[in-house]
Amino acid sequence: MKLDKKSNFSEWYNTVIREAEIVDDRYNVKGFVVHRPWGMRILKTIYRIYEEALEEHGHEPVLFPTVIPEENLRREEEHVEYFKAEVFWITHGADRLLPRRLALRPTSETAFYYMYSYWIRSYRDLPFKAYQSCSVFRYETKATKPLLRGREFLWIEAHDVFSTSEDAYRQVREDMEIAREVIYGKLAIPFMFFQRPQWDKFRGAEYTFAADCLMPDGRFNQIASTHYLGQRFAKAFEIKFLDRDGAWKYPYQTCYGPGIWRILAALISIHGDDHGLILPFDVAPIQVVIVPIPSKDVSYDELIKYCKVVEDRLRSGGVRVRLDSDPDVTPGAKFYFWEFRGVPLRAEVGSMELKTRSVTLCRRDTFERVRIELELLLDAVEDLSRRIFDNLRSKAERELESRIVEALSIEEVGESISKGLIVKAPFCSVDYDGEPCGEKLKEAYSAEVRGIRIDVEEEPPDGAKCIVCGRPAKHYVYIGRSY
RNA sequence: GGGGCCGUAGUCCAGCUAGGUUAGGAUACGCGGCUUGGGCCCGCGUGGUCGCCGGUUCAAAUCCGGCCGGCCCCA
Repeated sequence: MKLDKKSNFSEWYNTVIREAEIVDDRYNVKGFVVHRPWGMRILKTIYRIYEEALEEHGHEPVLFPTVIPEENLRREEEHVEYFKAEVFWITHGADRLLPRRLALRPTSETAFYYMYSYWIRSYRDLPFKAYQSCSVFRYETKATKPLLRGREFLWIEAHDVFSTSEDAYRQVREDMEIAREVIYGKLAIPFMFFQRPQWDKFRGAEYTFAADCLMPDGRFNQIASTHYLGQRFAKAFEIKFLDRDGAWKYPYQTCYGPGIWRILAALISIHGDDHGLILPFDVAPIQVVIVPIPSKDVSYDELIKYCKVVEDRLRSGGVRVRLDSDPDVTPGAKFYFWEFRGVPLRAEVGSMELKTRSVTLCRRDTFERVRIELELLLDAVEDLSRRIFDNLRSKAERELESRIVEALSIEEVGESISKGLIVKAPFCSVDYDGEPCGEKLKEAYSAEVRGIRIDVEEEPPDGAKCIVCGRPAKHYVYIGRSY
């Protein structure tokens, strides 16, 4: 199998997700895929890490119904205007037309907030922070892609309620921090956090903020977004609380959507190479695979016995380990198999290791081999797992940085975009008055204005002009193609 | 939303232009043997409603239409 991630990313991606048994997209409904065990175990781990982080930051788990009645969706005008074009409707029970049709949730604001109006009475109920892990449904008419754009996809949504606007904005900052802890801190995926242009915000929100990482073909992948909702939904759903001062008030809300599917897509695509997946230690379903190397100068039984000693040693140290003792498959075939699935460390055990009570460890990211005495194995595994993580993350960071270029004219934007780069450029406005300039970039280069960085301070120099209209530039924005 | 390409065994593909033997190969899978420090080799074997529905025809994987599904480019 020949794979070439650099020159043909799309083919690489399609091959890898199928051959590594992440998902099977042969299910016979467009845009719906089957999650296979190897992919599901990675997904569950990402979920677990993210859920733990949310709970540490004060969120409680809940689970809402998959269906939302039409009247809920219609409560917030801007929200329904946008989503009505991509809602799946349940219209029948058996062969009888339902008296009111039910939406398969495209997102759950209008389910949560219907209930929040019951639950929230007093300032003592606030802040109220809840999340659910679930799938949502959107009727995409074309161009579905596994883990990136589906008609059903997996995510987490958190819905928080506060008594003041300041608290709500503080939550937006916390959402960014949680993303950093999990996505950057555990999965080694570097990303940028933006305030989205007003014309590209979540419909029903006052402001939208989002994390974008960069895929190998130079396109942005939005892996999480968080929205400052202000009081719009509170007013639409009559969520009110009695404050200390005795007055009834509308609370301020935020919602947060880490896209677990898209995070997995990023994990696969950013770290993987022409041998397949490369998984960071924390999310690898198997962290160390032991491959016995049989030979004539050692009995197979004796070799396997020693492999089991190695296995026990690792397992008791908390390592997710697998001994691949199938006698009918050659070691070379096992090497390729587990490499493709991204297992970060391989322990090779043959007659040499048996004689010297040692293990040869091979890194998935660099293929470097090192021989370790059995007594030092656990320390070595821990050390190497950290090195692999650091290497993956710094490689990904260098890649991201090397792809950002500045442009001072619209022609330079087009040139860079076509080379798979993302562009930082002075821009007039991310408020509605900048939309025509955004439209021009989209028409000319199918590139989008992703917004202004809020994770770093950036200001264009005095006198800088918008690269599209020439008006004074208020911001640096980032421009690129996206999924 | 517009355009292009494609659908034959689990997978990749040949056959279709010019309709006519029992639809063929590689790989994978099963059994036996031999090997084993990077996808071993040899032998035997299993595996197909040719995406679906209809039409043309004495005869359709092959020609025609519709549908379903997939990929790519553009908006």
